Amino acid sequence: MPPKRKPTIHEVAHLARVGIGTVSRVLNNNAAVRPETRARVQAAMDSLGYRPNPHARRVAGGRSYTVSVILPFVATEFYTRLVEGIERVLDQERYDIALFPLLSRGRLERYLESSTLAYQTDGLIIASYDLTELFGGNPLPTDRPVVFVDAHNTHYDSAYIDNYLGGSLAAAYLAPFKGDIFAVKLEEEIDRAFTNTVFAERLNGFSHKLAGLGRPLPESHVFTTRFSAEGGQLALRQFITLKPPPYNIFAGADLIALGVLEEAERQGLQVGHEVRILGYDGQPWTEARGLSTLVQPVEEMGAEAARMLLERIQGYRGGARGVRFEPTLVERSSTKPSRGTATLAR
Amino acid sequence: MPPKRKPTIHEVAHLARVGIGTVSRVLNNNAAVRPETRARVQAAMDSLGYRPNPHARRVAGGRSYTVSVILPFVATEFYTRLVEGIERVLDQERYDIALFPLLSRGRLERYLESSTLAYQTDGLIIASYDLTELFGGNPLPTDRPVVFVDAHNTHYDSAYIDNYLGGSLAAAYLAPFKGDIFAVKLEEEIDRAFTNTVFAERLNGFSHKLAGLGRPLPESHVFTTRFSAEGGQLALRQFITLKPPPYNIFAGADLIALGVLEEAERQGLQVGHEVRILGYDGQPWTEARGLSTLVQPVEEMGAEAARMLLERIQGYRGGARGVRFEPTLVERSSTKPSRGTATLAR
DNA sequence: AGCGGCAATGGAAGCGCTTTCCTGGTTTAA
DNA sequence: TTAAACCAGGAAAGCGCTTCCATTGCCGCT
Repeated sequence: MPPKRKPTIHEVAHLARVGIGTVSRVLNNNAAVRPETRARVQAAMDSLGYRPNPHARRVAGGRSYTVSVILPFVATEFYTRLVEGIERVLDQERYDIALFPLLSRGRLERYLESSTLAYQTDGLIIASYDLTELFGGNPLPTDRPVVFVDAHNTHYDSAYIDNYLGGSLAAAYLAPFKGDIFAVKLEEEIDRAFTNTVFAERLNGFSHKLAGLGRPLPESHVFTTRFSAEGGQLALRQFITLKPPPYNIFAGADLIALGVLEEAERQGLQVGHEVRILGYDGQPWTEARGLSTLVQPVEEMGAEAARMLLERIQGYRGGARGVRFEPTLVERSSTKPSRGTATLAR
Repeated sequence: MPPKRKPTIHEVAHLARVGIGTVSRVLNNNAAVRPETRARVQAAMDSLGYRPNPHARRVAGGRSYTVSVILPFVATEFYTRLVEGIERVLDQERYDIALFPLLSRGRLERYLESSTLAYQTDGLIIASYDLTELFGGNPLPTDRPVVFVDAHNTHYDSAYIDNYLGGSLAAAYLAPFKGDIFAVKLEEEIDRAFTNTVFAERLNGFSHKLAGLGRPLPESHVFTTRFSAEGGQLALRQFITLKPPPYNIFAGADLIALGVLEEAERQGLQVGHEVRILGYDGQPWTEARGLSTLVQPVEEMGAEAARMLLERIQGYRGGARGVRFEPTLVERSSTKPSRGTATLAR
């Protein structure tokens, strides 16, 4: 049995009784091809098991059909979802993704100069980094289009979630409850070489809104800690030394909220009554845990970033665009008496 | 300023006053080119800042110039070094690496069927996996050449380190000391979906050699635990309940040895006298800690695997080859009185 | 001197695509 | 009815390389 060569565009064209140009047009699904012809070509491809050779495509097209995504690290729920959103859009245009978990600062500079950029990148998506932080506010040393995601930026297109708004929503939601209001503040340095202002903004929105509602958040009601469940435990222990129940706690992140939740249970406090806990991030496990949280449209944000980048790659030249996404508050049993749950259980 | 196109092979050829064929030959540094000509071409490339377009190369050459490396995970000293060794060899032939941290079993099957394999892989290097485990002993469902590394295999080429020998070396080294001999045994399941026999073989070598020396290792002197520094601590605590000092301990891995070491210090036992500890792996930090260990030629092993794979890719058809590497015992203060150190300190 | 052989090199063909150009047929407008 | 406009799709010209084949000059041998 001969090793059976991969079918090429020519075989497809022949089988479908069209020219190779038409096959190519079908592949790039943009040009005008009569639906009937398109179907015939599609059928031919399927029956041959045809897969276009990406390298040939890159040579002929003069571009890489690859975009680079620069992010702090990958192994988190947030970045996984973000990349999925990006992928969804890019796949449609048959673009590839090259992932660059930055981990350390110097890496970016080296990368931008490397030959990878020269042949592997039609555009960049940069996640969660501030331009100021990256290059002291100067434009990036690249001629490729750039889109920021999970960070607002005035020089480049950006897609971001309004964390300040999220904080306000949280404030407006918690304010009416009786009992004092507390918050957990997170250190900005998540990882060496990666500081982030996300948490600070959430808290800003929270305390400003609270002040606007006539219930300013006292310094003493804010507990500062690292990003870990343990931090939440410590926070709750601190709060109970200050006041008797009930407590209304804005945790700023689901992981922190989880710590608060666990500690509350350990302390024998009734969650939903004596302690109300509001997380942030909309992690998948929050549902099972009954944790109220702010859900973020992360995939959508990624998809939008990818869309904007594709437009830039295809030649769009307008000024910097910013697309804002809004978080949504999801109310669960951690902020309301378990009556709701009981009803569900029927 | 026009966007300055990338120089191509033609510009280089023109500048060097040679044909494009010659430039290509220089790039692939295998064909016969007169040294003088080669130098002229090199100079031309440098002055133009020429970088060959990898995609064009792949199309013209009809291969991907990429090999896939399949491994359990990457973020360890061992795999980092292994990949470095592979890279070193592959770079010379201007091959790329595609890394596939497997993490879960099903992933391999999906990957082997995906279109990535079709266009991104001239060959596979599989690290630390047993074929039996992967596909029930059946040959892999791929027509690409395959080389195993850090695992012996009879169907395919393989490069591996002789762990049994390492264990014997350890035994031969520890046997003459006075005091009983102990060992730590590691669970084989490091990670779900990834069992490994490395530790078992080290211990086999150790106990067989010991028996051969007339000092069999009693069951009770072997402590079984997980792969973590804590495991070492537990082991030592166990041993001191059995016998008075001195102890001669084969930890089986540096991380375990570290735990033993720390616990020994905490217990006030004199390391090098009352407790002798021998690690395994040759981690970089062992030197600073004065930990005796078995150093493994990991890069060399990776390089050899890459070399064998390249030969296969270039058409070599012989039977499965196995290249064995040997660990080396490095003696440091953890297994000998600190006299040596004192001397060094002078 | 004449020849085969070989080392070094130029250049054309071709890899599998994209893209441009152009044709022939069809529609629209006058 | 005719010209202008338009559309689908075929053919051909590349994209930047590798590879093969042909050519050249040079050597040693008879």
